[in-house]
Amino acid sequence: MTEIATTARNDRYEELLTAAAECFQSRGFDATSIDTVARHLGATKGRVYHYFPSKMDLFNAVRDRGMDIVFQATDPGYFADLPVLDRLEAMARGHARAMLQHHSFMLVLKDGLLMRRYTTTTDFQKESLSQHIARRDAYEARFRELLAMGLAEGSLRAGPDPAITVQTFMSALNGPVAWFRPRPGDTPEKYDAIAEEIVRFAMQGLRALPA
Amino acid sequence: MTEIATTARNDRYEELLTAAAECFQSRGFDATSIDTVARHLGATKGRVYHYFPSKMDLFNAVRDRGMDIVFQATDPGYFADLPVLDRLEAMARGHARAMLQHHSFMLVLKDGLLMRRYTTTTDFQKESLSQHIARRDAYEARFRELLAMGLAEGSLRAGPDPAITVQTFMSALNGPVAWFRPRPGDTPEKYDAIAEEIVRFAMQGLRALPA
DNA sequence: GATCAAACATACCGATGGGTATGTCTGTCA
DNA sequence: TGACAGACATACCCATCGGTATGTTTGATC
Repeated sequence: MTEIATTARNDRYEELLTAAAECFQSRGFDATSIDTVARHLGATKGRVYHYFPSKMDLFNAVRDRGMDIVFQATDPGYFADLPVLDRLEAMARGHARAMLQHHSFMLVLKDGLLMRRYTTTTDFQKESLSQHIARRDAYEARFRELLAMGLAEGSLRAGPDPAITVQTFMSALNGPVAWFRPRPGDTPEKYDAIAEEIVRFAMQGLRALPA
Repeated sequence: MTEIATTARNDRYEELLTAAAECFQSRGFDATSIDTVARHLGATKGRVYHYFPSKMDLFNAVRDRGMDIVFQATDPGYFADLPVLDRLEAMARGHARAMLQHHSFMLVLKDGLLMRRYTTTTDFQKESLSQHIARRDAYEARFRELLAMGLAEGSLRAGPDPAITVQTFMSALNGPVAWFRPRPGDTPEKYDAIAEEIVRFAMQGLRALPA
């Protein structure tokens, strides 16, 4: 997230970023042309290229912002001074809510990771991608870390390969990316209710049960 | 799946379908050109267009095949003469295994549903898409149906909106689409082990627990 | 062995879209 | 008030790609 000053310049930048997120989210990367994003703002290519040197850089900016959002949403839980199980649940809740509230960015974030670009990628782009993957790994490592602690103290359980358990856990949390569509009349309460059920499901799948 | 006779003609068709699945899976729809698919087989466009009238039809064929696969994988469980909970678990197991074994087709199946094509789509294509969505709905309805039965008899539980619970359940099952990559040395046993942990996690999230 | 169709390959067309080069307008500052 | 830079719009270039039109080879059939 970094610092976001509300200069005029920054407002324009944010406006472009949001518009790009919506376009990439609804049409996908390739099907979204620079003109598409520009028209979405009632502008032309000139405006986009004034703020971003290339389409790829624009996409990367959206993707990185998505990553900023999930980190910010889960930081409180991760750093909380609470039992492991409560920390993990707080992270899950933050993650799930972010999936709903920042749906466009989260969709771009998701297929930004799936993006195969071994073709037509400059060294600079590859660098950007590998940095992003590193952040993703660091993010997932937090969940793995808490699971390991839970396993050690016996409050949580996992399969023979805990990595698979974590992946499945996070897949459940990421679910809204695939099936959720925001509606005009949506309220924060509705989002919280959905997030709550997702968290409950995911946490129950992880909990150690008495035999 | 329909009937698959092993005529030479059919072999060529299957070969193309598999190659297309791999290309679409790794590069996405737009980034995959007809030439890409052809080169993947050491051929040229002529061969592709000899079997498929358009790129869209090729993609639809792959997507529909993916749907065939998941239906076939879960039919035994759905129609089994067993307690609801066992039927659901069998379906989950079949689904998870299909995700691993037919990974390319499953990936295409997934973003075939996400594909937004309100632009550049003929009426015929829209018809094909809506039919596909209908099949998807019918598929998900089976899971919803079994969950409802489980709720009625008290063996399963769900949130205030069971639809969300089912979506989260299926998101966990679909997880491998996002995080799994097949490796050359993979064995069926390895796939089964992964599937087993996914099934365990998902089923535990759904089970009614004694207070 | 001439015919013919299936099964491709090759050459080409036209549109789309990323990127650039250049123009234009507006506010600011000396 | 004139110079200048930021913030765009407009016009243009060219590579890519879906699709088509036209070869060419191969096997079966009479």
